Formats: sequence, structure tokens, C-alpha cells
Amino acid sequence: MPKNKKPAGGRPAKNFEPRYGAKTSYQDRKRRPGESSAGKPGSKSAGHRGHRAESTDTSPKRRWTAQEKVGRDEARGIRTHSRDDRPVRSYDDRPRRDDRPARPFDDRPRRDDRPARSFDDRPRRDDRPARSFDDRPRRDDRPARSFDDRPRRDDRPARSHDDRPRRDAGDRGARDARAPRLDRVNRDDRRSFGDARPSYRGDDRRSPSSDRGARSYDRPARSSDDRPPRDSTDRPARSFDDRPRRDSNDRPARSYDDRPRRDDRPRQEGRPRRTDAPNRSDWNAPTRTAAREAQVDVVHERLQAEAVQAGEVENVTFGDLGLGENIVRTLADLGAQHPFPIQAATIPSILDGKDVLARGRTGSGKTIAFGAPLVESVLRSQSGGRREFGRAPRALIMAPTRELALQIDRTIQPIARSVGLFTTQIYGGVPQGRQVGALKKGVDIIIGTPGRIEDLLNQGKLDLSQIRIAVLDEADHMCELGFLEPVQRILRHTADGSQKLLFSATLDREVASLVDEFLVAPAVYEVAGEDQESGTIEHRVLVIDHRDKAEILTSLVDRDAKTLVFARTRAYAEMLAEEFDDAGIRALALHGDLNQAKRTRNLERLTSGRVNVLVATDVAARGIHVDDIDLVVQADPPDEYKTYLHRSGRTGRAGREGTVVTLITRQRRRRMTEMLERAEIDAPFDEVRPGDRVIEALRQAR
DNA sequence: AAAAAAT
Repeated sequence: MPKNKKPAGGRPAKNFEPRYGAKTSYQDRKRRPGESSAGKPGSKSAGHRGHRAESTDTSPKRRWTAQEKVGRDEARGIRTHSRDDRPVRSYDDRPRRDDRPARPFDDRPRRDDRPARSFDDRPRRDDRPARSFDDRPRRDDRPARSFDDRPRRDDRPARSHDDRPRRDAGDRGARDARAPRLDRVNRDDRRSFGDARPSYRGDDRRSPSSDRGARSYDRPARSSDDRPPRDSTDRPARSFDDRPRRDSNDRPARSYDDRPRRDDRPRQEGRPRRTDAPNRSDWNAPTRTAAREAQVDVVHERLQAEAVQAGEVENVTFGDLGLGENIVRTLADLGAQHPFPIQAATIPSILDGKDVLARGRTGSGKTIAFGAPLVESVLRSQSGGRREFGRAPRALIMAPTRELALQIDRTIQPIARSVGLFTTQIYGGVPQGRQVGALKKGVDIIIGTPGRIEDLLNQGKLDLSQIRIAVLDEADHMCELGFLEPVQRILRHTADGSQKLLFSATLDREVASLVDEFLVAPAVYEVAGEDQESGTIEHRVLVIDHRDKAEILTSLVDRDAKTLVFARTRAYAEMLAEEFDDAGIRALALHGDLNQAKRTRNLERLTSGRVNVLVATDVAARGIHVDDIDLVVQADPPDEYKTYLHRSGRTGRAGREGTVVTLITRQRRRRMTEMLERAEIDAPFDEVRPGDRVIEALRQAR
């Protein structure tokens, strides 16, 4: 095991014990040994007192696009905080580039609070050359690893601030590319979210019928709590599995168990679930096969949805869908010239005030599908008291990870700004001062994660009583254990009758608990023909010997294009990043043991191309969009098919091609096969040893 | 196991 390969100075991988000192980040530690920050140029001079000489040089930039501005804004936010609120925090993490305070958008309230000083002022930080990156020529951005003797680094000197630019460009490009695919929506039938019920037993999906039973959901809330006990029994459901199989227990976890309903609500029984949905047979599939393996992973009943025919939305424009001019223009700036199918389907309904459930595969444009109409609705609803100081927010968007919340804001903020509305991010890991300050001044849309939102809510610093539209991105995930309850508590604080929108690439009946309590007659949409086969991702499974794992991973990752590696634990993600680094392949990690600034920065480095390899835990599995990832490597196979779908969805976005490679050992073959069945993915399995041709073929960028 | 608040 490569773990100890580090030379003397290096500490063995095990050392990194994350948590204690949250602030101590792995990198910080590493850095110490060799290079003292002292040596680094940037740190001091420029660093102190807001000296931003360096940054200046970066300025020669071209004008910022809306997205870039937002990006800086958010980055600034993080840094800012650090300074203000917690002066000391190790925050160190150097502010990435954004440092460029770009003041342009001062519009935003927040910044004023902190006058100019740049974060450089931040005291300590010695270790890190601080701010560096960006501007500074300084070499390694990742000082960290330095002592490792690793040679590499130099290679990338080149980087320059390029980073941000590209992304937009890319985005756009991407979108344009796919644009063609969409076009008219064909909403034929709208099926109801339908009955939950029994379905679990796969067979009974009987009556297709009428679709709309519509709302079954209206039923007053059945709170989840109520029905506790029974489930087990009642849910004979999975019985079909008769296979008691092992893991039976594992699944308990799944929240769905908690999901009450189902039996209790007899009514539904009759509910027609239409099985014959056009094109896609089920939302998530393979119920029958699933049954067999339901051990770890459960395939929930599919939702009845109105299928949007991708090919038919041709000629439809965002304007036709009901969005105003400024918004349409901003969307175009963001690269969205024409609506994608999922967008064409949901926008009218959302503007219509309906509760909406939507499933669109990864990279299909869900953020704009709910974001644009949300902004339009808020705008229409506030015609009068706009910009009132201290106004309470009218729309809320929640996501499962901070990075995703940040990314969503990056897309929505420009849209909101274009019509004079303000957004603010409310997520943990950063001082709350700035967030609270923004709320005090008054914002219209808040985007964040459950923890901090609930925290501010309980502190009385966040008033959700005026929330008229609440969105749950990755809704099914938000219904899992650990997320469901906070989410429910938060939603209960929103205005009565507020509109609810649930989106996810794997939306299924797991969201029933929320639907039952919060949605009324929801419209359900999905895009016809969006099955895995129609995708642009190639899936491969490499069956290897455990002892060859590190070597094979290293060779897979040793390539020029962007590669995202998933590991099951934070420690392993960290270890892999170090191993790659030691092998001369620049790599960064992304997981919950890193402080938020580092998380944000490391992800940004992949996005900007400063680093090509990012090793992450499932924190990066859902929603994160990085343009050019053409290879996703699962160092550890996921336990659930949904996780597989989301992880692999980090590539092949917007119609591009991508490859997903999953490493497993022989004994995992069967489980892997079963999981792929649930995911409805066909992937060849190859027994591989280091140096095999297959590996070489896979690392070739596509 | 991970994520999500912070202390």
C-alpha cells in the first residue's frame, strides 16, 4: 500500500485525522514541513493589509459575464467572512482568485460591510502563501504537497488565471450544442403523482389507466410520523423479494421505510398508475428485477408523469413559455438560448402556480427549469414593495450540499438581478454574519442547505413566512434520513399554500412523505425517452485484485483531461489524492473534512482546469456541474443505484460524451450486476490487471 | 459512510 510511501518528512497518510481542528486541514499540515510560508513570496508582502498589488495584475481581464460576477461574489463572500467574523479562523484558504474584489457589483449589499480590506489581512495564515493562487506566479498552488518532493507542479505553471473564463464559455458551448435537442413539449397526459401504494410489489402495477387520479396527494398530510410501526409489516412490499437476503437490514435505513403511507391510504388503491407511460416505462425502473436485490438499495415506485417529448419543443422560446424579456436575455447570456425539454415542460406550470415534481436526467437543465420561472413568479408577485428594506424572502431553494447551493445561486443570481431581485446563500461552514446581514437588508430569494437555514430560522434571523415558492433540488435525496426532518420543519415555516417544486434526476416515490404533506395536486413531468441507453455515457466495470487498486487508479487518472474520482470515505478520498500527487499527478480532494473554503477552492480548481483530478466523496455526487469531465472513476462502487446514476452524471452533461469506470473486486461482481440492473445500465465487466490495454484505452480522453 | 449547524 502506497500509503506510506511518503518520504521521511511526510507523514503517513493515516495521520490526517481530520476532524480535530477542523481548521487544520490536511494541506495546512503538509505544508509545514518544508516550506514555511515565510518563503513564499506572496504571503507576506502582498498579503498584508490588503495589499492587493498582485491582484491587480490580473485585472487586465475582459469584462465579466454575469456568471463570473456571481462567482466572484460568492467567493468574496467566503473570504469576507473570514475576515470579519472570524478573524482568525484558519480560513486561510486562500481566497481564490476572486480576490479580485471586483467591486463591480456592488450592488449587492453585503459587501459594504466590509470595507475594502481584502482578506489578505488575514493574520495568520502563514502557512499558506496565502492568496496566492491566483495572481501570483508562485508556483505551486498547492504548496501543500510540496514536501513530497513531487516534481510535478511545475508543469502547470501555466495556469493563469484562466480559470474562470473558460467555464462560461464552456457552458455556453455546451448548451448550445444540446439546444437542438429540445423543442416542443408534448404534454399529453398528466398523470398524477400517483398512488403510491403497494406497488411495491412489482406486479401489481395494474391499472394504467386514467392517469390523473390526480392528486391523490392532496390528502392532508399524513404526517409521516403517524404511521410508524406498521411499515414493516405492511410494506410487505418488498416482499417480493422474498429473498430475505442479507441485507435486509441494511435497507432499513432508507428512509422510505418511514414513509408512512402506503397502506394506510387505502384510497389510493385504486389509483391508476399508468404503466404505459410513453417511452419510459418507469421512473426508476426495474421494479421487478429490483425486487430481487432489494437488499441495499431500493427502487421506489415510479411516479406517474407526463412525458415531455424532446423532439417536439422545437421552435419554442423561453419567451413563449411565459418568461419576461430580461430573464430571457439573461438566460441567453448564460448559454441557454432555447429551452430544453424539461424546461419547456415545467416553466409554464410553475408560472401557473402549480406544485411540480420533475425528473430530468443529470445535466438536462433542471436548475433553469425551476430557477427561471421562480424568478419570474417572484417578480410578478412583488410588483409593489420591491426592494423594501428588510423585506422577508419570497422564495426558497434548498439543496443537499453547499457546493450545489452555491452553484444554483451562480445560475439564478444573474437571472434575479436582471429583474432587480436579490438572492443570498444560506449555508453552513462559513460565518453567518454576512448571511444575516443580507437578510436584514432584504433579499427576495434564498438558496441554501437545510442546516444553516434551520439554524437561522431558530435564531429568529430568518423569516420564512413570506416564502411563496419553495424548491427542493435533489428532492429524493432530501427525503432521506437525516435530511427529511429538517426539511419538513423548514417547509412548515413557509407561507400557507406556498408553491412547492421538487426536482431530481432520480425522483421517485421516496418523496411521497413530502408530497403528502406539502404538495397539492402536483403536476409531474419527465422527459420521454430519457433512459440510460439514450445517454451519452459509456459505462465500464473493471474487476480487479485489491492489491492492484492503487496502481490501476493511478494509471487511469494519469491523463490530460478532467477526471473525477469517487471514494466512499473522506479518509480514502484524501489518501487517494495524496497518492496521485505522489505519483506526479496533481490531484485535490473534496469531502466534508475540509473546511468550506478549501472545498470551494478545490472544486473551483477542477472547474478552472488548474487541476485535472479531483477525488471526492459523494458530496460531489449530485448536481455539481463541471464542464469537461469526460471520465468518472469510482474507486469504490456505490451502494445504491441512485448514487451510481448521480455520480456518473457528473460526466456526459448536456449531451456530451463521457465514460464511467467502476472498480470492483471479484466478490463484488454480483452486487454490482444487480445494482446496474436497477440503474438500467449496461456495462461490460473486464478483469483487469495493471498495465492492461483496457486501462490504456480508458485513459484516452474521448 | 456521507451530508447538513455549531460549539
